[in-house]
Amino acid sequence: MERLNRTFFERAPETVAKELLGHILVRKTKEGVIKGTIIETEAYGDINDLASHARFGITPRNKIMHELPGILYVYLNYGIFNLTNIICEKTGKAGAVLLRSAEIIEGLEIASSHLKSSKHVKANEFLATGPGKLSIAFGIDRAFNGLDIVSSDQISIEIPKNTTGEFDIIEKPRIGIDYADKSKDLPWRFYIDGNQYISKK
DNA sequence: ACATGGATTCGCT
DNA sequence: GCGAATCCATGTT
Repeated sequence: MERLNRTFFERAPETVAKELLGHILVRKTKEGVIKGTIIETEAYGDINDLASHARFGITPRNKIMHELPGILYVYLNYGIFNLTNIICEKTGKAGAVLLRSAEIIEGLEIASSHLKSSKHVKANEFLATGPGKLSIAFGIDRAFNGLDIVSSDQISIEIPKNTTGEFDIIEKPRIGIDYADKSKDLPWRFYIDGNQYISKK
């Protein structure tokens, strides 16, 4: 399979978020390879997006959102979960895509063992459904912050060989950002229509 | 130095 | 539908 390159991520987050659907997240661990089809994403913008960490301008935490497109932004949410994002836009302009849900298609047992050793999630058949669970299932923590998904040998995104997999894309407001005032209704959550691995209805 | 609250998930009411 | 778990980035004093 061919992996996504820098150019893919060097665009607006809402474009990247939409186009990532159906691509394959590949994670190489010591135990083996985990692969999953990306089912759901959200886009986060720059200082003008009141739901984005970039809304405060450049701070120590969100500095990375202004850096190289294709690197990972992983942060701790609610003191409990690591959330996985990929940086978008040209260097200097903030933007990121949150990976919210995936359907695991390879390495089910490894992903399952990750969930079982985690205190706050249930290890059911929906291993990577929801951004917190996705990060656990794929073994992504804050040590991955700044890692380059374009060149890393631990993690990559690949273009599926079978391009016959057509699907409809649903665009909806983002989850869990009611505080975001005028930005909260932006249709920047994207998911594959009818797919059962959606984080929320 | 302190107070606030969150890009979640699960279990109980 | 609601609240707890749990911690650190950010804004305020």
